[in-house]
Amino acid sequence: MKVETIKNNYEFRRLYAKGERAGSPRLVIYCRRNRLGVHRLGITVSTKLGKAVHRNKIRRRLKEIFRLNSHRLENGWDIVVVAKQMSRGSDYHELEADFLRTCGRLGLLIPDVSDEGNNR
RNA sequence: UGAGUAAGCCGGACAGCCGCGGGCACAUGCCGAAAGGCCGUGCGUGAGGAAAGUCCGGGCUCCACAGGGCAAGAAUAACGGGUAACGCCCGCCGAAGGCGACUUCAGGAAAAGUGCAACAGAGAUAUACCGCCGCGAUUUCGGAUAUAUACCAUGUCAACUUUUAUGCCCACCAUUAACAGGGCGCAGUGGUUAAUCAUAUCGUUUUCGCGGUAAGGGUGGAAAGGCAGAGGUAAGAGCCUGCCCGACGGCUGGGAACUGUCCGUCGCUGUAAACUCUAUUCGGAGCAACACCGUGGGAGAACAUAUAAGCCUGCCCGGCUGUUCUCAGGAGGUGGCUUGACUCUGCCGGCAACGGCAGAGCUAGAUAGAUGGCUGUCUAAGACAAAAUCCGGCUUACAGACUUACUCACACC
RNA sequence: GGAGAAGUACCCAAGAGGCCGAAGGGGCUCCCCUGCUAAGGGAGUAGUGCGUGUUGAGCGCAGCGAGGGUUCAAAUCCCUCCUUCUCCG
Repeated sequence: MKVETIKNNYEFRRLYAKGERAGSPRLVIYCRRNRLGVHRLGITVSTKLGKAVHRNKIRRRLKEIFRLNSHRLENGWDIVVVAKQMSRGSDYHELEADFLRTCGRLGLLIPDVSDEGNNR
């Protein structure tokens, strides 16, 4: 399935202002319930993290993580992932672990599936 | 073998699974009157040598002028060629660097004119402060020479005489005369100058003036071509001679810049990345350009007007709310948008950059922005780095791998 | 993506080829004033990196975002980079 993305700047601003927030060494995640029945993803990678090649790589890894793990998330949320300086040198697995831990702190994971994931 | 120089090329590959953008084909399903859209399946395709910086040149679009010239402003700068064009490229010349292969150079004009050159230094675009030399004055000399003087020696006889010089003093003798000693002095001759004085000449020295000179002078980035000369001069000086360097003109060679064991003339500070002059080129802005569709709202015109209803507002006046057309347009969308000064192969021309001909091919086109994840193999996969209107260059960043040609050193044959 | 502007001390900044060995203001340090503080007055602050030298001063080189170039000489002129800021739908 296709990943719905957040495109407009005012939607990002609304999430930063009113959304729930949780952080990790590599990521900060903002989330807010929407009425569309699907989840939407927004990714922010600032210029401080590197030049265009490295920023694109981080953005694509985060998008892939979201795509592969979206079945474990509850529906109907807007999620914005902000990459921090630490995520520059980290690979896919480190980012995925951070993402799942942070989503768990926000209560976004479906409990059964997340338990399965932890046991794995 | 080692150390280099130049040019070129690559800059991960392969296999499996999941996933993304564009294209083509298909048809089950859903929406729609249709065009078509959504979802799906299959095939094929999908970032760079710099995509970067935005430093130049063009295509394209709009605005201005719709013809030419001048001025202003900007850019470029040996010469010849290439190119659509360029500040790019090739060849070649000159200069600098390197043993060499080779590299680097904004490399026109300073003798058209203007400006600037701090400090230092005698003096900075032409000088005369010191110095050297000549002339005039002044001054020093325990410098020289000559004369006079001084001193010493000799001599002081004779003759001559209008110049005191057979003169003066002392002693002796003696008051007549003769003989005869010493000293001083004069003239002449010879010598000395240790001390002193004068004059003249020469030298030397102090100061001043007039003139000559550009050899020398702790400066400076630069001091008026450089070196040598028992050439020359009062002292000097390219003033002269020989050699060297440079500029200009002629001649030779070359298509030209330029060149040379040639000839002649000359010896000019540097700076134009200061103004300037000469030659050549340039209208401005940029795909967030621009064109089209266009919601809500806005402006204008026409029609409708029931004196209907509602609202501002309780009443009067006034305004708004309707329909159609036009205008400008900012949400959003479509085009611009990828077939092009294109790529590959072969032949021909050219030293080369490049050009010509023939054949074959189509190779990203997104719009918050598509290339990611996992596993395995290749010994190892680690650099710089992501198209956004498109081309030609330049500049900057870059782990490593490879090819070709050439240079130097050493060893061997 | 495109078009521009600016970088000088801790901060704001002047300086537009030579006397710059860097003006001025704020801030900071010390002193005076006051019973104490504030305000005010005075002095200092490119003393920062290296070298040399030292009781202390001093002297030389580098240094105006970085690196090259032109010039006898560069904060200033030219080129290339870096950083920051502004504007364009």
